[in-house]
Amino acid sequence: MANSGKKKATIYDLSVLSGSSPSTVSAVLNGTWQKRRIKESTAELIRSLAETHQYTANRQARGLRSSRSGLIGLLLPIHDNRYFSSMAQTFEAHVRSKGQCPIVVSASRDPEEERKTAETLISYSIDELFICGATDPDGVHEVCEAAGLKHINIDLPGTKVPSVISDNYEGGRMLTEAIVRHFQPTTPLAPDELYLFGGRNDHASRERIRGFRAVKRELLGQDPDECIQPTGYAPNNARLAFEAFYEKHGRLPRGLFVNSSINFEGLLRFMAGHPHENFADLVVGCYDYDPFASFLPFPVIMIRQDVEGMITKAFEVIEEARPQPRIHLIQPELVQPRTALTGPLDALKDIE
Amino acid sequence: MANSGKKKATIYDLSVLSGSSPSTVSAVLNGTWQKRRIKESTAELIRSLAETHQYTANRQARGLRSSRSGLIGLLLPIHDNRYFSSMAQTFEAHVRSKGQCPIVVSASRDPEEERKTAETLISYSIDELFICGATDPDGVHEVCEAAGLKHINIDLPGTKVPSVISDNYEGGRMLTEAIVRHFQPTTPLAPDELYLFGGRNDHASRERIRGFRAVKRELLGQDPDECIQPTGYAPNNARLAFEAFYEKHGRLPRGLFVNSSINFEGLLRFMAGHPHENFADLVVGCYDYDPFASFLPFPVIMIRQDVEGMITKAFEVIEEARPQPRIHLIQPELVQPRTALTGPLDALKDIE
DNA sequence: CTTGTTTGCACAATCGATGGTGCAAGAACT
DNA sequence: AGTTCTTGCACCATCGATTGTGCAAACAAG
Repeated sequence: MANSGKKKATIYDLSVLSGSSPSTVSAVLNGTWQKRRIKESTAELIRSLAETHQYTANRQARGLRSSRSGLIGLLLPIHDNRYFSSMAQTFEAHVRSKGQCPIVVSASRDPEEERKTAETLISYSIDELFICGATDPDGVHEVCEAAGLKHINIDLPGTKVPSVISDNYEGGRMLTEAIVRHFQPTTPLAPDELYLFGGRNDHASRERIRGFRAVKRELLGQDPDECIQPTGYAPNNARLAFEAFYEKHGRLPRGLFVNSSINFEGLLRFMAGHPHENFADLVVGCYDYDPFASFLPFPVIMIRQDVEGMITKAFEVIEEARPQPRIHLIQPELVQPRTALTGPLDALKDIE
Repeated sequence: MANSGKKKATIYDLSVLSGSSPSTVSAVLNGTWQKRRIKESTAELIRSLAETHQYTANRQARGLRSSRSGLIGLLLPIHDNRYFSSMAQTFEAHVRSKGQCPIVVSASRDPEEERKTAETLISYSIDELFICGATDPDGVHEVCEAAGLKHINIDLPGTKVPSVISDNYEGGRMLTEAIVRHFQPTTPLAPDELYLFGGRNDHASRERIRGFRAVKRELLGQDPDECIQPTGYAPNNARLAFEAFYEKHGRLPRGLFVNSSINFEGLLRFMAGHPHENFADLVVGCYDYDPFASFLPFPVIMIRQDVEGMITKAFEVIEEARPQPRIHLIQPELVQPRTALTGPLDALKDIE
């Protein structure tokens, strides 16, 4: 290796080598050289030196001076989930295409953690922050605001800056209706045979529940309170709720509206503990899309949120001069059982 | 908001407010003040000022001076996959617990992209880089080496620095054997009834294939070449391979070894296109674990790679003084059908 | 040949934090 | 009282890039 172990070249090194001043080198390499009336030949020389010495700018220095970093942050609740990881995947592609560097961090749905994580990102002088699925978006807002950082909410709305979220009410309606209709031709559901499990007291869950209840009232006439079981997002809590129901009724409800794929994992854990049940008449609606879940042995109707649409919209809105703190709704999509959709991965080339 | 719109406080601001010098403020706030024999009362004053003015250090400035950033990078092929996203989740927890900031970026399995991404991370003066599932680990190595950056390979090995990977040979053997045994009590497989689909010419695929073939020879006596179908990782290419087989033989093989959950998605796409097949006698082994896949209507035996173990080991090895470029094998785990395992998410608290 | 103009670049301050060095004031010791 | 430590901090260069300003040389105009 030619350059092995040596420190990275700086504009000062190139300055000596080229006989020009550091500021000239800097101007040439960051593209402002025309404005500074640097001769083409000088620029050419410096560029070739930069090339052979593998020069790359030190971004910390650049960022310090310009108080920008080229970093764009995405604050996520968790990574380990198809919805949020496809959010990360899509976000990354958008950021890259703007020539910037994505930095994706999760904060475990913990408001304190969310604020601390935002603080940390700010201390790196990130240029923008996308706050996705935050438990306390307005708390994060305070932190960003104090630092003069542009930010926007995704997935869960805040009240201080614009939010781009799924139309959870409409999605909740669609999914509930699809479950009900699935039974109608043969063995229509009674109101107390359709339960909603999972979610907590966040905007998304509330809206989905609102849609769920509205459709139940419209199509089934009634909407008993006990059919709403918000268990939080932890799989094990969801499992316990299913166990409790099973304990009490000797079976699961025929119709299940599961609030998220994470809660759905709780249902799987329940099922693993009841290997001899066959769940033959079960229909599950899940507010999230996962290709494997779509092929389970009982009908699974899913909602796919339009991640690409949300990210695209969020980038549009965040660039606006005076963005109003309104909520932008993005329509989700109903996915019938046994459907394998393409995702962000399909955009990648697969070299062999 | 008290401080709204104002710039962030610096040590110079606190210096003026406290009547001390900037270096004193710096020493107090970065913990080196005892070494500098700063009076407890001075330190106390500065600390309280920092508190009320919400001071946080500018990491770009600190990083510039100290040529460290507090950032630890993870280079991933993709986000949108349970294996890699749990890698991100686990990595993040480890980095956080060391008081540093994780930065997770994907490079789409593209060698050129991998090197460029590493360059970018280096320009932010990251302190360490974990190279996970890279197509060309040694290419990334060159880049890191030239910058004097500590790095390590995960999931796919390189030859220049240590690598922590799954024992893919053993895993391949376990999975193959489990598939074979699943049929043995009743309708034993013939050698040409057990196919391997997916993967490409990388170390992991080669080892898995080696294990697959060895077990086939041991248990089934033969190991025909045509039973190996490396399709790359793209779901659609895998789908096409299944289509082709189906076209030719009028059915799928009874036993399938699918190289990864991404390839498994290709199988789902195939199935979506053949809604009237019931795949009743199909047994799938998948070299990856996904809870939903585990509950599909046919037996799915899975391998769960020990992500936590790999990350832990990688952190151990990277801290070593003179790490040798050897390969550390981590044992994966066989997962029987209809098993819902806990994951990194279960470590999180779920508020409300 | 003198007086503008333009060209092409160098100089130096700056971003915020760090850490080596120096030095005054007080304490301890002879 | 004079000398030597110790305490407690201030000063300043430094990391690498950016950017406003200044200025000599080349050139054009009169």
